[in-house]
Amino acid sequence: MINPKTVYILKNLALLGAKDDFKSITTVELGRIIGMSQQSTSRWLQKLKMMGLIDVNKIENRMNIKITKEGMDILKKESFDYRRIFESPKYIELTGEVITGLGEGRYYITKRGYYNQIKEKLFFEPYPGTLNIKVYPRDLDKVEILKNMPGILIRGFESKGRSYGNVKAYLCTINGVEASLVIPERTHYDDVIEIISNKNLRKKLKLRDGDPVDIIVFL
Amino acid sequence: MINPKTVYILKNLALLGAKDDFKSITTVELGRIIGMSQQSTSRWLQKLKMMGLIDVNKIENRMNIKITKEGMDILKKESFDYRRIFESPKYIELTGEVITGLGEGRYYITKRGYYNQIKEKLFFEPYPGTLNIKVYPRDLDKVEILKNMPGILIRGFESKGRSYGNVKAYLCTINGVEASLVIPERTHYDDVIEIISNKNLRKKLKLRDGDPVDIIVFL
DNA sequence: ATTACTAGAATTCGAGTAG
DNA sequence: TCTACTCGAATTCTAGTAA
Repeated sequence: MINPKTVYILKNLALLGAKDDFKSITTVELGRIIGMSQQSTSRWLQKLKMMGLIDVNKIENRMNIKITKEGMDILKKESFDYRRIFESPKYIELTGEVITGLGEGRYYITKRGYYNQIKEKLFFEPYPGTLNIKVYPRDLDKVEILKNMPGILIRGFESKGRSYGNVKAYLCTINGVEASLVIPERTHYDDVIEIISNKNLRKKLKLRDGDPVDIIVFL
Repeated sequence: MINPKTVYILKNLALLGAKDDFKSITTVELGRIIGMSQQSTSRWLQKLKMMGLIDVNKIENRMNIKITKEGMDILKKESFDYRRIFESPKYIELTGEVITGLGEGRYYITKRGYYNQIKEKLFFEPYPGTLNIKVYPRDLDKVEILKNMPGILIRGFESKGRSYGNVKAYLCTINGVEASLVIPERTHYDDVIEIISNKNLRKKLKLRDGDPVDIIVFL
């Protein structure tokens, strides 16, 4: 673990302009900025220099400081972390294994109300059946995130006195093949997701129960 | 000064997904990730909770952690710092005050070699004269940055056995009015910058020596 | 003015361990 | 298992001060 205070001081030096060029500053000034005593600041500069993270030249009682490539690499990694935190992901990868569902998928997908919308909004004529995937526990968090994403809305409808609920769909690939992931608004399971496609995915991907699959969901 | 370790732990919690939802984790697991003992991790979680940066619920010997708004605010500020470091700025703001120059500007600007290039590259016919601004000390660092930026090159030339040097120009506004900032390649002063425009800026902006001005230089 | 050493204070750590 | 307490060790701080 790289000392967080090391990163903190490097970051402040970068903000002061010690990134591209030598920055002239005293340990008192720098200390005031980073909230430390002159003495501690002095010691930390020595430490950072020793670690090869900054170049320091003392010129007439002032410190000329420039962050080295190694130092900037640390800041870049840090910057990347924050981008990961704040930039919404472009896709979510899920892993799981094939299971046999209750055959409900086949029933629903052939309903006109759903079928026509799938053609219209997902741009394919769905094969009558769904591939059920039990998501591995390590990826269940991602399923939760997914459920909170807008997705493509397949509206519910009423037919013969029965009501069919909304379904959210997402474009995805399963083992590299294009398909769609569908999540009923009122779902029974937390760890089972359903994939639909214009083809019989079990056949096309030669899948049997228990086979691991890799799903990339595009947001 | 906010403790860098506080930020460090918050960041790691965010990366683990404690940003939008409660993340279930043990102090041993988290400790391994952040490189600390179980004991220290436990103590830090208490500390962060006390500071109002995270919500923690202990459920069956596991910690359910979610970063609060206050905690996310810290991470946002941090993220912003890194953007400042790695994203090149779109403009630089300088403040200073009007002074009377040596009248050299008027001499140079009327030289055909410069005049024609200004018309061509800056898109205006320059008023014969420059407005001299003495930049306040607090912004001198920015002037240095500016001098290292490419800018628009006004080439030097030779005329009647005398050589005129290159000049770099930048589009800018001075007190909101469009103008150009010019910096001779071989400049005499470090804290004086010159502004040119198609109008007499002193008249147009009603400026007198000592008046403060705000200059935004576009890069 | 500075920087930076020394020394004691303050903080933070992990090992041991109770619940 | 787990969390979290105590306590001595290790680290890091600042104040004083030399150069």
